[in-house]
Order: sequence, then C-alpha cells, then structure tokens
Amino acid sequence: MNVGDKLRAIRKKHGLSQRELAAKAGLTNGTISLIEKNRTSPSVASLKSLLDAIPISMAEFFSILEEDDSAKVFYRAQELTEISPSHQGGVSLRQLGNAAHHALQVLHETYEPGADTGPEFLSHEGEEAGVVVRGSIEVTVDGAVSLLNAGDGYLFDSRLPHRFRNIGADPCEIVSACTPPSF
Amino acid sequence: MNVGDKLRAIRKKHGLSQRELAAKAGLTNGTISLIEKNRTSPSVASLKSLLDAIPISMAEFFSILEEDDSAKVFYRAQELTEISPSHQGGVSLRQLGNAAHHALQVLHETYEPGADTGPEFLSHEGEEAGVVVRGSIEVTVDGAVSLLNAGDGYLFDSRLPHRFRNIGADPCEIVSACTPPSF
DNA sequence: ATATTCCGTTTAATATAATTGTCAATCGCG
DNA sequence: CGCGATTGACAATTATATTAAACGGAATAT
Repeated sequence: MNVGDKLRAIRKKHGLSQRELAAKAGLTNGTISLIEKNRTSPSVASLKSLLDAIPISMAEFFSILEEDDSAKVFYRAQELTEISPSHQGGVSLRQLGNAAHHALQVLHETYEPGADTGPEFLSHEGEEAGVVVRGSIEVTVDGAVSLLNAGDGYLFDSRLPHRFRNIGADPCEIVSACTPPSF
Repeated sequence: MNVGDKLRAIRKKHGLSQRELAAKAGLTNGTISLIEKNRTSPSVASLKSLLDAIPISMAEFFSILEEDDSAKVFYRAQELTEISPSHQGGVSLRQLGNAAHHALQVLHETYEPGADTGPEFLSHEGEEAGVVVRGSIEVTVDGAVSLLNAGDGYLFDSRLPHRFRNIGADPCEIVSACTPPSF
C-alpha cells in the first residue's frame, strides 16, 4: 500500500515537520517516523488524527494513494501480494499489482511437494494460462490430466473445473495470468 | 468515525459471516467482532485485508463513510471530538460534528481555573460568537477586555486578535460557533 | 427433546503499534 | 568555527490490536 511515502509527501507539501504534525495530531514524532518508513501500519484512528491535523480527509488520502498504486509499473519480488488464504496446503499465490484496478492478473505461484488445490469449480468467465518455471506439477482440466515440467505451459477457459497437484519431490514454481482477474 | 458499523453493514450486504470474511482476509472472527463493535481501531493493513476480501477499495469505503458522517444530525455528548491539542493549558474545545464538511462549526469549550489561550493572532475570515454556560471568563478582543458570567455572550470578527482567560476559581463552560470553520 | 451447526461475543495470551527518551546529523547565527 | 535549535531515526518500555479458544444463543436437523 505504501501509506508511509504518501503521508511523508503530503506532510512535506504542507511544510510540516514530524514533530509539528505530531503535536497537532496528538501523537508523537517517533510514531510518524515509523509510519513514514512503513515499519508499522497505523491504526485507522491514528491515521485519521494525522490527516485531520493536515487537514485532509481519509477518502481523499486513499483516493490519491490508490490512484498512485494503479499507475505503478515495476514491482520488487517482495511487493507481490499473497492472495492464497494463509498459505493453505502449501500453495502460495503471489499477485503482481492491484488486480482490482486492472484487466490483467499475473500470479507467481509456488506449490510445495504434496500441495493440492483440490478440484475447484469456478464459474467466472475468462481464461487462464501459465508456464512452469521450476519443478513439475500435475494439472487436471475438465478431466484431462498432464504432468508439466519446467518450460511447459497450459491455457484453458476459466469456467472449466481445474486442479493443480505437486506430486514431485521438489517445490514447483509457475508464472500464470488470468483475464479478467478472479478473486 | 464509526468504522465498525459501516464494515458490518457492508459485510452483511455481501452476505458474509464474520468467520467467512475472516477466512478470506486472513484474520480471525474475533478481530472482526471487536472492530465492528468499535472496541478497537484496526490497523490500516488489517482494514485493507478485510476490504480486499469483500472486495471494496479503501477510497470507496472512506468515501461513503465520511459521506454518512456529514449526513449525521444528532450527537451524543461523548461524540463531540476534542480539537484542542492535548488539552493544552486546561483548555478543552469539543467540536460538534465533522466541521470539514460543513459551513458551521460549534464548540463546547471548557476552561479550567487559570486556563489561558494566550493572545492568538488568527487571520482567517469569518465570525465567532458564544454564550457562557457556567462559571466566568475574561475575554479580550482587539484590546477590549470584559469579564463574562453565565448567560453573557460575545460576537466578533475572527480576524481580530482575541484571548480567553479563566481568572475565576471554578471551571468555565462556553458554547460557541464559528463560520466558516477554523482549524 | 436433544444433538448439531453456525452465528456473534468474550477472555486471556500474544503480537504489534505507540510512547518515551535519546542519538547523530543538519541548519542557521553569532 | 562553536553553539543552540531542529530535524528524522532508533531502542526499550508501555499500550493496544490481534489471536486462539472458549461461551451462550438461535436455527436446523436427528
């Protein structure tokens, strides 16, 4: 999200030091330092205090923040966001960018040995495709089964039931794309 | 702010239970319960996880939340928000509503014995007026000094330098209004 | 009636945000 | 230079958000 950089930019634009803003908001300069360096995620109440003191509304703040986010082009590995609920069953799905604002969703997927998505019966429209980057994986699409190795790929209609299982001994990595994005 | 009620309303509108939403967002149902009852203010990161799982953007969320706030008509005593930085010098300024969205700002002010705003040289346009509700207070406006008792009032141009001092032995309460709001 | 399941709430333990106090670096000003 | 004031950052403590695990109520099934 990068609340820190945006807060710092706005604070400086208004010619305030961390201490000045802290005094107005009823917080401390240390807190602002931590927030601006993204070493902590402020509570909604704290952030509101800060923005009220500038002043700028929460809606405005997140509006320009998310606008910036959707204009973002380059992403560091650590900036990909995990969208698999709590690494369920050794499956990691790391999404590039904020898919809600784009027509294209790209995932960096990792399947630990034994990982299994289970047979999902998704019904959303669109297509999915991917390339195996490392290891191997068994992919089932609408009954058809195939073992894909590094360099192999797949492409199918999202409405078809599909399943990924890592039956090998090593982790498997895939880079995939969906359009439109699915959640 | 009332993040809790709004989150609950949106969650229910999407037909989700606390547990369902918690699973999607990677949090726990207990956390959502506490947030919805406004017993805790979630971190920005936590709130974003919840909204992403619904899904709804932060900007959208606060946009409708603050819109609701500005439509609010009645306020309980505890809902007035303290705008005096950390009760500086025994002065408490409790604001009715979210002045940023209105043309009128009403304050419930309390001055402890000895409290003093100091000579402020505000330059914003507009007018200020108030009525002393309890105790007494010495008011200085552009050089003119007067001791006001319960029932007395004042009305002056905001651009004039003004000062409030409680030189009595009891706390003094005032209900005042400004237009347009000043911060 | 009596389990069974799902709901929201609550409590104690834990993780994390916020404060406090201090630091080195920077910027005027004499 | 040398000094005071101000800045942003950091470590250790305190306060608070979050978790994990239980509870009681309401609806549904057995």
